This record gives sequence, C-alpha cells and structure tokens, in this order.
Amino acid sequence: MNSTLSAVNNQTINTPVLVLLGPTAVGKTALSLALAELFACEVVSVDSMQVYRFMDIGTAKPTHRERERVVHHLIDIVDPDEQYNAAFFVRDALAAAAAISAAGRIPLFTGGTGLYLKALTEGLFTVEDAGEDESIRTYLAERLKKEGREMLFAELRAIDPESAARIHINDTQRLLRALEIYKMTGKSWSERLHSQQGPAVRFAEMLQIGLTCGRQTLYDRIDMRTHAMFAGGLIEEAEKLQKMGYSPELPSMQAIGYRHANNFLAGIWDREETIRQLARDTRRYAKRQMTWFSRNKTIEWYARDDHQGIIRRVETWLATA
RNA sequence: GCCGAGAUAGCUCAGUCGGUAGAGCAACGGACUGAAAAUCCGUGUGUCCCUGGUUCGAAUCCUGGUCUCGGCA
Repeated sequence: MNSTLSAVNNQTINTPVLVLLGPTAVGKTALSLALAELFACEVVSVDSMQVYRFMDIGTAKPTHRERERVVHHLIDIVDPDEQYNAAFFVRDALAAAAAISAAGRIPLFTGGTGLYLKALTEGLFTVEDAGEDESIRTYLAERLKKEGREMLFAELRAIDPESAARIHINDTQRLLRALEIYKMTGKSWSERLHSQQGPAVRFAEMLQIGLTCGRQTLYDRIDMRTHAMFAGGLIEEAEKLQKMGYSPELPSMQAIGYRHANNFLAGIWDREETIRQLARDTRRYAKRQMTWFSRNKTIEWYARDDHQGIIRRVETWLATA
C-alpha cells in the first residue's frame, strides 16, 4: 500500500518484534505499558480469553484508560458465543503485526496462552476445509455417547496409529479432534503434522522476554487478585453475561473465573468456597503455563520487578537488531 | 490441680492379630497443532510427639514425659 511495506514481505517480518510472556498475575500488563511507551510499540494480546467482549474483570484485561495510553490489538474482537481459536489468532495476529511493522512501530506480543504463541512462531498445519464442521462434531459427540470412547479410540488406532499412540484414551477432546480431521479431509492428524511447512510468516528479529517470580510470591499475587476480582464485580459481570443470553456451557464461559462465578450463581458454592476454588484453579493454570514456557528455550527470563534490566536489554537489542 | 480423649503426609483423618504406613483434599511433575483460562497423564512428599522398655520385629503393647482438646474444679 505504501513504501513502508518494505518492512514486511511475503514470508518475513524484518523489523523488530517483541514478545512479553509469563504466567497469569505475574505483572505482564504493567510492564507491557511501560515498554510500549518507551519503545513505540503497539500491544498484540496473546490471550485466548481477552478476545471476548464483555468479559473484562475475570480476564484481567487492561483497562480502557490503559488502552487509551497504548494501542492494543486482539482484545474485544468477538462476542462470547462466537468461535475463536488458534488459527484465527494466528491470522489476526499476523495481520496486526504486519500493519504495526509497516507503520514503523514495534509489535509487542503480550500474553500467556502457550498454544497461541507457539502457533504464531511455529505455524499450524492447514486443513483445507478450514472451518468448524458442526455436523461432524455432532456426529462424533453422539457416537461417543452411544458407543463409548473405546470404540472411537479403536477407530483412531485403525486410521492413525501414530496419533493413537500419542493421545491418551481419556483425552476426549484430542480423540474427537483427531477423528474430526480425518472425517473432514480424509487425511490423518499425523499426516498433517508430517506435511506441515512451518510458519506462514517468519519473524526475522524477535526477542522473547519471560517474566517470572518465586512460586510463593506468584501464589500470593493470585490470592490477592482473586479477592480483588470479587470486590471488583466478577459475580455481577458473570450474571450480566447470563442475562445477555450467554450460556454457561460456552467455551468462553468455561474460562477460569466465569465458571466459578456461574457455580456461585447456581448456588453450588458459597462465596468462600468460590474464592477458594477460583484461587486454586488459577494456581494450577499458572503451573500449566510454566510447563508450557519451560520448553521454549529462546525465552530470556527476568524477575518480575526487574523492569530496568528488561529495558536495558531491549535497548541493546534494538541497537543491533 | 483432677478426670477423660488425642498426637501419623501441608490439612482432615484411617491404620485389622505387632511385620517400618494410606485415603480424601491440598501440593508437585509432565503432555499439548483449529475448544488451550480447554483437555488429559503421572507422583506420596513421613523423625507415625519425645523417651526408655518388652519383642526377631513396635505407629500398634508397657514406663515416664511434652503438648492439644474436652469435662470437673
């Protein structure tokens, strides 16, 4: 569209790209704002739940005031009953990054959704059909109910023994997905994986900063944030979503915080139990995030309050990038 | 002070006839390719309050202590 597009050609974004990741509640948002203002960045959220409109408190979105200070992408882009997934994220994140780079600014990917970040940097295999084929999902879900998982798993073993060896029989979600891919396209999940080409767009200059802190510190922060969410109106927000017609069954409403609030509203848990469960599930989520990040050897880790150290690192990186 | 009950995993507790211990919750480790804040897999982490004794062998039986909780004063 204009000359600055030289920053981006078909396969590669050549200008600097920053990534800021870390477990929930570690303090990514505060640092992302500081980095964005210092280094002329726009934030691209890497968060599977902040994409949903009306879900503000439970997803700990940056506030409207914060979003006035710094441009944020991929927040509030779909309604809670709309499908969103890793492939949509890759598409949207690449588009945002290309536009930001072309404008001479720096994309700052910030978030904690491990799969999304991996999909962005390493790519996904493509499925021609691309969409969600609801009829196949319904068909498989019914067969699961009628025939049981053993039958479906035996079928997977027959058509894709490699995936059957990798997927545990109790992992219903992956079992159904593997069968769905085959039914939809006639090719197995493992065939897809083997024929995968790599990311659609490469980032020539990417610095990945990880924010971390001691386990106990993180858990204390999670406890504080849990109480703050309650005081800040988490229950009322979930109630509002229900009144808008969003079912507790929706993937978005199964997010941490919302499913807890829904149980409270249904009278299953009292306030104290809801807080306890919410804090516990958030701790477990943080642990799963750490597991995910620990495999990524390109992350440079910094203590959560070492803003000066991170800023210095970004400065030297930009000088050479 | 007296009487009674108890002390075992981070917590609540079980532990048969004496054979060095296990359940729930919590915790911890891991997987992850279009639901991912989802889904799933794995792990017991212990001075059995202390002490001395009986015994081939003690969480278990006995002695003495310490502490906790009831009740009575």
